[in-house]
Amino acid sequence: MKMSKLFVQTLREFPNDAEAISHKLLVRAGYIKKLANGIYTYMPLAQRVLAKISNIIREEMNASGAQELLMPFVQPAEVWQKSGRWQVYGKELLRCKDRHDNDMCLAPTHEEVITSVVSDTINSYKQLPLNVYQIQSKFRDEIRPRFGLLRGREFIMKDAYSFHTSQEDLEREYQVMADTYTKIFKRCGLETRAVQSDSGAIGGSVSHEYMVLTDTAVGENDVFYCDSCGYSANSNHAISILPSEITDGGFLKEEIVDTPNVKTIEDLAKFLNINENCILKAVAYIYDSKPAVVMIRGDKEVEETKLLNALNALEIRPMEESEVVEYLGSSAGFISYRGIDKTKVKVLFDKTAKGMKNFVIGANEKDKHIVGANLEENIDFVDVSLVKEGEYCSVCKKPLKVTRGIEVGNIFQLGTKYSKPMNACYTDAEGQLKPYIMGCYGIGVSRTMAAAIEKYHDDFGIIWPKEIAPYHVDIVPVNIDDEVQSKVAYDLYDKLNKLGIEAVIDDRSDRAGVKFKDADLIGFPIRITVGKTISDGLVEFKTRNDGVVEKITPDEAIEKCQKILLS
RNA sequence: CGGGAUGUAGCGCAGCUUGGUAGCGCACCUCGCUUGGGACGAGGGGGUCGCAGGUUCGAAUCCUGUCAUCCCGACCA
Repeated sequence: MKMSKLFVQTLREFPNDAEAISHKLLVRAGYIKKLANGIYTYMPLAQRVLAKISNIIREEMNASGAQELLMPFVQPAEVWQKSGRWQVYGKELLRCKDRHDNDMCLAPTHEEVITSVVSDTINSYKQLPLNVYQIQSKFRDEIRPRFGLLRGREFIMKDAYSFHTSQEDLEREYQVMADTYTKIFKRCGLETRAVQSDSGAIGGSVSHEYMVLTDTAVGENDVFYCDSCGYSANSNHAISILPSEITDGGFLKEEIVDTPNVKTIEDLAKFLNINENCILKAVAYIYDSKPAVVMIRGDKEVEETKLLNALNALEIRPMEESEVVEYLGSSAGFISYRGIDKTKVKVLFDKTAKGMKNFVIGANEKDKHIVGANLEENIDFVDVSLVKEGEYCSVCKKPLKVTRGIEVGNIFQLGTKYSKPMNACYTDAEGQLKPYIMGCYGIGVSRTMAAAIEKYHDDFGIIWPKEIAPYHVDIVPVNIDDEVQSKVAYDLYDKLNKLGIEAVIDDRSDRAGVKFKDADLIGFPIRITVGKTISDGLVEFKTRNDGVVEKITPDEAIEKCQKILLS
């Protein structure tokens, strides 16, 4: 490719509306153009990167025995009504009507369609197991799209779905996919960690997310992990053992005390001269339009995804102050589980409340708390608390660590979540109709591209792993009008391309500085500069990742390209 | 959906307080000159000033409404 012909425009400045470094660099280096919020055009450079990631995915998925197909992006409401998700998916599902006034939607995922297709096609246990996948655009009308390709509304995803006759066979395939995913990301130049996670709107029981761990980036997920046994989990799923602490408030007698205007846990602890972990706080929520109160130790926070699951709810939000008065008959800051009508308000006790003694709770009355309280017997505890760094691994009891991660893939064991309601069945050896046991496996292709940039960049631009770089080599004749430089550069260009090495020649008449800046910004793994040293028969060979510069002959440069790119 | 900010040329911005022919830098086009880290000179093209009302002889500027974008929160791959 001649740089003069490449459909790209690099910008001298970062865009104003970007926050994440991958977003800034993708725009500035001319990879993407925004059309609307969370909706981007992938320019030729980006398309090449996406194609490389997709090809790696294809090779590995095919090698695992999966088959590629392609499903519709616009889907009728019918299949979504069958699975029950038309009602529960919410606003993230972009709905519209066709000319006949039929309800339609843009696909955010494809469980419904694939279940319907397989149900029509696979009738016998002899045809199972089956694993099919596609690489395609998805649309999710996110509340707040941001960070460019890290959280777009339209994005490219590889989604695979597997069908089985038994849980054991699903687990076997799940492991095959887990291994395949590790290989795929490794080939993309990305180290990932598989972490246990909540399965969210997709549903199912067991699931893992593949995280690119980034300490600096805007990755939105906290990942807790244990160096000792390898346990790792998303914060919405992590389980910990609390360090042993004294959670005895020391109040020997239960009594009501005046706590005028003491609303926060911090103030209350100071006021009573106790630690926050000797207070049992109440956090009020509205879930699916109903009230709930979570009792949790004062120094801990509620993890809302865990709570969502514990309540088996579709949505939750914190209670507003007026609702606290309405539902709990008390003012915020002084509520407790006592004195609440439990037939009307759901009350949950987090496991962090277990073992607390002679503690402090609200008195359900303004400016009053109860000290020296103790829990009644026979309380069921749930785990809805956010893990903190320094708590201990629930597997091996060593300290947990935390890091930030970008989720680039996930795998789910769905079971019969979709096949049952959709009545998607096969006939088993005994002639019985059985619902398929299903798994599903996603990779965010466009997000993987962004994640690679989050991981690999410097002040000058992108540093692509060679496996997914849009081109391998950028040949820069310092002065294209210089006959010798031009000839050597074009000669290199032809030879490299003949060897299957993807080369760009910067044939623009701009000054060298412009070409160097663009080369760094776009992120070619190798740059070969043909300049004044050509009088000695030498070119300059520079690798983007380590910045090492060597002066070698053009033939040596070709050899070196091969060596680097094949390694 | 709450809080904050911003909408002026492809990108980055000034002008608005105090209403009077819409500007600057980059990018783009032409000519000259230059060619190892985003040169220089001269000339040129491009904008219903987010949109809709209103006030006014006259609105980018003042008023009202509305839409969009970004940040924080809620929420989420």
